[in-house]
Amino acid sequence: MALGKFNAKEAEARIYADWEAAGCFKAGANARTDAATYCVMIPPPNVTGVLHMGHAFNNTLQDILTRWHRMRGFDTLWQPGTDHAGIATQMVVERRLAETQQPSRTELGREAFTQKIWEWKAESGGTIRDQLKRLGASCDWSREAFTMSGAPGAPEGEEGNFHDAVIKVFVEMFNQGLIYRGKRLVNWDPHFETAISDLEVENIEVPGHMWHFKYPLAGGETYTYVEKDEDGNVTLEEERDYISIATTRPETMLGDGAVAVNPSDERYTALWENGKRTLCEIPVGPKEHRRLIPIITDEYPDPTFGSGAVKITGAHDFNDYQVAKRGGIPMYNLMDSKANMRADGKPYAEEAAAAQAIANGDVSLPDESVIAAMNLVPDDYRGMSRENARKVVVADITAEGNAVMETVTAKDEDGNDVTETRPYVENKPIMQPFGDRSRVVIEPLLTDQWFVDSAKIVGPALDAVKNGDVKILPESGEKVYFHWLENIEPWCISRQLWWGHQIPVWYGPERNDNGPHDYKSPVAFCGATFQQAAQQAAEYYAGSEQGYEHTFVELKRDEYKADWEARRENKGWPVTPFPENMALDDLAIEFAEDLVDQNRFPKEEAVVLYRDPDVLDTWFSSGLWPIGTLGWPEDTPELQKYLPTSDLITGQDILFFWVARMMMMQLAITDKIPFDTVYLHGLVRDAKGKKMSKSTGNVMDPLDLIEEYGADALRFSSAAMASLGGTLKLDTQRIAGYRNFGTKLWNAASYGEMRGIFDLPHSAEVPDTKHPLNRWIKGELSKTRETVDQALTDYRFNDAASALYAFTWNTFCDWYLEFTKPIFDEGTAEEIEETKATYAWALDQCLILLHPIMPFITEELWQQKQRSKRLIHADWPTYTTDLVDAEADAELNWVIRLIEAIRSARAQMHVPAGAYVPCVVKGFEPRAKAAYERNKALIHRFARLESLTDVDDFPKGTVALAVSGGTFGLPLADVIDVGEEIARLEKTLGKLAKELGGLRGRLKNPKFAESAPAEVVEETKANLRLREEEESKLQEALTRLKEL
RNA sequence: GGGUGAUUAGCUCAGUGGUAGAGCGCUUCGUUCACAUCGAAGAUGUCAGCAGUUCGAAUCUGUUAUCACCCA
Repeated sequence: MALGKFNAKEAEARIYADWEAAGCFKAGANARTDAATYCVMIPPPNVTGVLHMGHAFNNTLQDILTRWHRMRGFDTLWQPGTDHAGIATQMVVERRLAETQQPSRTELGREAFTQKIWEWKAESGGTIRDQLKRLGASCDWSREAFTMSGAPGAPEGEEGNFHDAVIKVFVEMFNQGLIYRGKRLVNWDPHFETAISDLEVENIEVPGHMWHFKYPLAGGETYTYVEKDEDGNVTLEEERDYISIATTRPETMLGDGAVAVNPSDERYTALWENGKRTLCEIPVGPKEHRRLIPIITDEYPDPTFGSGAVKITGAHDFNDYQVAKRGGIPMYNLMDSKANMRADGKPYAEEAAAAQAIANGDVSLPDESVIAAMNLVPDDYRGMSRENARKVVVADITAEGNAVMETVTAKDEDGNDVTETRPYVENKPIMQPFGDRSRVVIEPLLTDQWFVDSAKIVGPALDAVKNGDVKILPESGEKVYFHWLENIEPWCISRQLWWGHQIPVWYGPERNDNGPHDYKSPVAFCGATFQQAAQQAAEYYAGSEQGYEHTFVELKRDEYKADWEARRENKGWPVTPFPENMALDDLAIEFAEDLVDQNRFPKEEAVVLYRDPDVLDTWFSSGLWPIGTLGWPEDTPELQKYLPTSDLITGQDILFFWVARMMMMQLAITDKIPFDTVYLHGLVRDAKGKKMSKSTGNVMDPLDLIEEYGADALRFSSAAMASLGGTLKLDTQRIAGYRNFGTKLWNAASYGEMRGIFDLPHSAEVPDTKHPLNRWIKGELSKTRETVDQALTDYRFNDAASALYAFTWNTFCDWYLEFTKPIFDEGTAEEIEETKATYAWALDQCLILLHPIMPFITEELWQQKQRSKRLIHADWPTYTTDLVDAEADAELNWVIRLIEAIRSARAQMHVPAGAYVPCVVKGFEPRAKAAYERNKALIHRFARLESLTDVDDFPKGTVALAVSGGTFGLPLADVIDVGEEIARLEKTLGKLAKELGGLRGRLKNPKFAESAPAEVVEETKANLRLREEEESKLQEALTRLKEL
């Protein structure tokens, strides 16, 4: 019976199903008693995700390590799961609602919408899991986790407690003062209308413009403006009544709070020295309400850049924000959540007057919330998009003559010089921030957000890596890690989304002991549940009662809205629509009054609390992945057993997003490191090194590749590419090569099957061997086993892959398999038995050692024979290079070298491939002769020798071979082309001479003998002797040839 | 601007002090029973440039150039 062909598609599905049904992936499967544990946490893919090459690569490495440990008897857990991916998922489901003409998110309301997402997850959330299975990932699927499991509204089957963990951590961090809320400048995504973190912003260089405008000085004041060159010579001196500023964002001028210059910039000293306070005019908006702003000094402006003067718009630029904070400059917010120019607030005239009073110093700087409420967008501009506002602002300023002009000379149609004066606008590339999900331009916006005070928890995360408790590979990753953590910024964790863990904070009115509490100044109460928050609230208000007890009522917007009309009808009030856009604090007031109207509580007793509508950044929950998936906050056996986890395999692109945050959060919460080792790999690119992207059309779909080449080939490619710190360029030709490798292995088994090895009973024992060939292959295997184990220990997947590839193909198939042919064909019964047993064993070893990388084809071959265990649970071998038999090793290597030399000479002499030729030897050394006698059959067969004869002198026209153990030659007088052979020998001699020169030169240098280690000197000497011997043989042959 | 890395055969990449390798591609030859998804033989390199350390440098140091990625 022949093995037939390997049908990857059919076999992979069948084998995977069998492994899974038999529970082969379960935590602890195949563990020895008292085994050490080994645990890998999958980097949870987005629940919306589909498998891309990065996943395929990343999960292959995890699977290799997992399978390797499992076979070695470790108590192994590969923990799978998915991430709820707030923005991405909300986006997907919203789009789907639109596509299927269903009510939109806002029409559905929060609760109904999140139900839709859960429904969506039930339907399509398993896509990536099924794709990982196709890859062969041996995760314990029975433990599949989800970062939103157990959240309110989670359906049946999603009852995990990840949500509890997230909420508990928030509450604890809040109580420890590690989380705070504040009005800060954040990256605002106008498409999703949510804040995002620094890391979710991509800065991309795009073509932009730099406009130059004049800000006229107040009251027509003037100063002498002087420009000098490098040598201090005056190049320009003029009297100016304005200060010139440059900007890429003219529309934000409306919110300017000041103009800043560097104190070292002598051009402007006159404007501020001796305590002088100069005001200048923002040259835009209705002329009668022009705002005047102060000229201040700050280190931020660069005197060598442009005019050296910078407008300060604290609410719309991160640098300006810092300057404004330092200088007490008001920050005026100009835009709404869609990044359109604000249309709320009082008429411009009033707002501008109020702002002017602040700039003049007539009033002290008001509270930030008062400033935030002011709308300094002129009435004409209100409601415009930021892009339109920019155009209008530029046009208005230019029309009024406040643009800096330049004079250019150009040729007109007739070739005459025409001089033209036009606004000075530089075209230059600018870095613009884009949302990594929405792809729209991110707007810095002043909003109230929650932050993790990262700086407070960064210490232990830094220490753990510094003191080696956690290792990051490659080492360069540690440097990057340190650099980021040492310059850590607060982490904005609130998102204005609905899909996610809602922040466990409820707001109530500010306590007032002399009247009604103040809903317009909300106070935060943090607790895992409303009851706990209410408990906090009770303590806060305690003592403020005037003889009565507070009752806390939660305002739930959706319910209140649903109730709204009926409520008003019942009361006989006019039925007005629910105020959709009313802020929650105002709604709370409304609700509180409603409660009183319903006579549910006396007015003073009811305190309305409402929950913060925001959800947490997805990475806040993924930061808890290791403990959350193991059952924390409950003290589970899995936590005890598997924490800290062993290896974290992930892309270097999420070192900050995820790895650093897991370190910070877990150390802050549990004081324990999340994992021992982090293995970082790069992005998978195409064959030319380009990022794979849909727009360039170079995306390779791993599922297509699996379809075409099989999962094993794709996996082997991944392993072979995975050098530490290496680049990952994926070439389909290479995958095809590893597919061929699988076929090669299959055929080697097929050969064995033909020779009857599958009829032998299974044995894991290293066979006893007498024959040098069999002794030799045992030694070669032991070397490979050691190399593979060392390589995997060092996370050098490519070394493991290439060692296995070379052994299987070049040693096992090319030589061992070939050499067994003469034995099987004409050996003694004893030799045949021994060789069958050795072949069977050696093939098994190939299957075992290759299994972590190529699980499917190896399992399929393994099961061709009756076995007590599946290959996935086979025992990983432990034999060592003690199996190397020096004599057999030397003998086989000599045989191989002899065959190679003869083949090479034959090919170059154009001896027909099929022809058998005679061979002669002079001075045949006894050891070599004995080796020859023992291996005569195979030497003759593979070198195609007709005979080997001892001679005293070579016949004329003999081609000399450079082999040790005697002087070998092929008497080929009749076929030899003398000229060609002379050329061949001279070329070889030329190479030798070069090598000899190097060797002699080194040995002649006395310092070499002095400084180099003895073994290196010995090696060099031995090498020289060998080369000299070779040279003399060839030289002699050459002389004789020339005599012809 | 700051950081991290890269530059080795035609291509894609290994190679962290002892004189350079793999796969693919290329050339020549080969259908006798493991395999044409194959076999045999072969060609191909100032290891980016310069300077240094060393008996010895692709490898360590400095520097220049070019490229990539990350952060501003």
